Amino acid sequence: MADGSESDGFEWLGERPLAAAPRLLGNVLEVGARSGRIVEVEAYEGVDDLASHAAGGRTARNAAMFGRAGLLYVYRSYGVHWCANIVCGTEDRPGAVLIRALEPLTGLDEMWADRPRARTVTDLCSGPGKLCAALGIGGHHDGTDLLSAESPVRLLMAESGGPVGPVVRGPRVGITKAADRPWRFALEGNPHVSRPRPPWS
DNA sequence: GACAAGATTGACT
DNA sequence: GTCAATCTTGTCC
Repeated sequence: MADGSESDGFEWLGERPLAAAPRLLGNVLEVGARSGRIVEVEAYEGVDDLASHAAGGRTARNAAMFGRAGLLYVYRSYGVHWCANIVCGTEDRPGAVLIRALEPLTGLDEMWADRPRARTVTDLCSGPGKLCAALGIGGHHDGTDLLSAESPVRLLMAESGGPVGPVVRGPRVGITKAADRPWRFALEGNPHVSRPRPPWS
């Protein structure tokens, strides 16, 4: 990306995760023929955020989080599910934005094939583990450059250039440390958002 | 080498 | 609404 041709429009990924998170809403994540619009995210800062994987310093697992903005950080949750993050910030100040929910756009048939238990379209990608399964994202994608046209996983700019409609904010989900920080963002009223659903205070 | 914790999900009551 | 499944990573001895 030295020429900047692939990152045009995503320069703000170099900002703090808290600033970049709401701007990711509405943009598109693409894996092969499958793609989905990002409708829910959570921001995780670096060493200052106890809930962040980067809080304990750099390890083999979270190395991608300490890379440059625009990389994909994938980790396994509860030994069962994969969760996908988009690395934000700078290498001096690591951080990432967890993708919690997508609105399926293309490749629905392949998503259903990988998530046979999903009952409805809104159940396909309404959770971090679900969307990784639906898109086929796994540990082998850790460290992938989302802004390169060559990558198997790509982040695409929405036609609108960002979120359409109001964005709602609430506390993060499923964590025990720093759980009070309202760093979860979602598109208001979108049926693909994971539980617990808005309205949030 | 052993142990505890975890950014979840799905099945069951 | 409640609870078990599952396994990798990091920490401690």
